[in-house]
Amino acid sequence: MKLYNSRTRSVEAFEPLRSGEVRIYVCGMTPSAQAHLGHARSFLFFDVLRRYLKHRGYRVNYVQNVTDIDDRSINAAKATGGYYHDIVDGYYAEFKASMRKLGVLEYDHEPYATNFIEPIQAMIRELIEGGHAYVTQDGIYYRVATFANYGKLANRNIDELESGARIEIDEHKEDPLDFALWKFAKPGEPRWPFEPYGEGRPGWHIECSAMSRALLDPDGHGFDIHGGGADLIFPHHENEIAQSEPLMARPPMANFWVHGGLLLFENRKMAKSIGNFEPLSQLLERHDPQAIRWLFLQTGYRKVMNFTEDSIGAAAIGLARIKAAYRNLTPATDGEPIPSPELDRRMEAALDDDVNTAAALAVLYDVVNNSTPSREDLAYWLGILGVPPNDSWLEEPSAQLAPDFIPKILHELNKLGFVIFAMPPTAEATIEKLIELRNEARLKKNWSASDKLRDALQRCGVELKDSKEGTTWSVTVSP
RNA sequence: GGCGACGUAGCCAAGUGGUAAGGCAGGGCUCUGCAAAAGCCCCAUUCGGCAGUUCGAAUCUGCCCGUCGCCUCCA
Repeated sequence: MKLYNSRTRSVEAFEPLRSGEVRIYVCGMTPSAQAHLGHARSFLFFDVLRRYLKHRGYRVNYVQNVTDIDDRSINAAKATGGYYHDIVDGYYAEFKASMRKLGVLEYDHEPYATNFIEPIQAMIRELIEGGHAYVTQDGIYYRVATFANYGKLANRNIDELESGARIEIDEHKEDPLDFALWKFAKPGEPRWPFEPYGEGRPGWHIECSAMSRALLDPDGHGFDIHGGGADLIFPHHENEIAQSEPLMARPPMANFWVHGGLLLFENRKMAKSIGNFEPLSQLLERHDPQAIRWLFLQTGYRKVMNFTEDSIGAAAIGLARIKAAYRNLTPATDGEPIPSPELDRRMEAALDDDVNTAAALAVLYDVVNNSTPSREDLAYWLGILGVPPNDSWLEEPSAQLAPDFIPKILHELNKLGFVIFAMPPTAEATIEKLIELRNEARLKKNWSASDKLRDALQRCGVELKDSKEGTTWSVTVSP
């Protein structure tokens, strides 16, 4: 398959470094605030990539870290008097619940930065020994000038970066570009001992270098894919490379660097830092998680995407068509290969092309419109995309009857002047009774009465369908 | 100021040299007493603008216009 590599800025044939195994490290959450849809887009993409690599026959070792120590959670703890890690745990639990709803596979490793203090410190020591880091009065810093390739990933040169006015000025640093590997603790801050330098906590970038090395690449020969949102390219991933590669036997740190396009909300970046977002958990209460995934699958993963509320509705309707087709398909016969060669060929052609999920969806629509794959065949590919059919797909779309259905329908019938004797006790039986009455009217060709009954039910959220087999009802689905 | 991405139908969007996928919306039809549901069909002579390269350009080059992102914590 082909995959876009940010490191070379081109689409390249993907081959794992070790035969049969793909090692992926994706920069995960900093749970010091709620996750938003932008996070979901990024992690949903890597979920599809994993699933597809597995389809391709690779063993996938997927690591997604948790930055469970950062300034914001510490400050939040200071402000509320709480314990910083309780804040982190709360947000992370919420994030994980959302990921489960979205059908994201469990990660193979889910390392917390604070569980890797030792490897982080070992790495900092090596960097100091190699002259790549130095100690100041408030922390230990990486000496950017010692790494010749600094800026290569982000396509920036050091002079340009230096001339930018937006770099923080710190009199203790040798160079404005130098960044913290270790921050000495101020009173009341969480701290870990680090002899002989001083108690403190790791900087943000070092954890990814140390944890990817510990979990994926102890030999220093590099791993396959390092991923994250496009906003991480600079400085985060640039700094990771600077930290890792001088210590490696055989750079580069990652063979492929893969970055997901950012999600915009009202044409501005969706980010907690500027408050331009809605919490993911809240959005998931309003929308079908599979529809959200479907929406993202319709757009190339590297493209900037502007999110609108309407777009989820359109995606949900499109998905509903696939669901309807799935319902109408027949199960595979014995011995029928899953996936079938034809669909396999077409889907792989789409997904081999830098995970072109939009083209893959077009294949599915085309297949469903023009042929009759087996249910399992369609389900297989929906599964690769992370939208596996579940039992509810086999049912007509349904919603819950309003709790006040009986009083509402009685009121409607009253207005129309219907008098019903012996009204059944449950809503369901009431509906059946009214269908019976309506069908009696229809037999007598009393269309006006029958339509009034149907309309009354419609106003109470119940939709009738007449077919040759009789009349069925369902609760109106509001998308 | 530097670096980069994007601009394709009413909306979303695939397509990076060979003559415009797909979805939503819209229109028509089948079925039906009428509906609903489902299905079928139609829906860009054209890809932000202007030049250029080419037998051939949405795709390559140049300039211009517009939107956004990164350069600071960020998926």
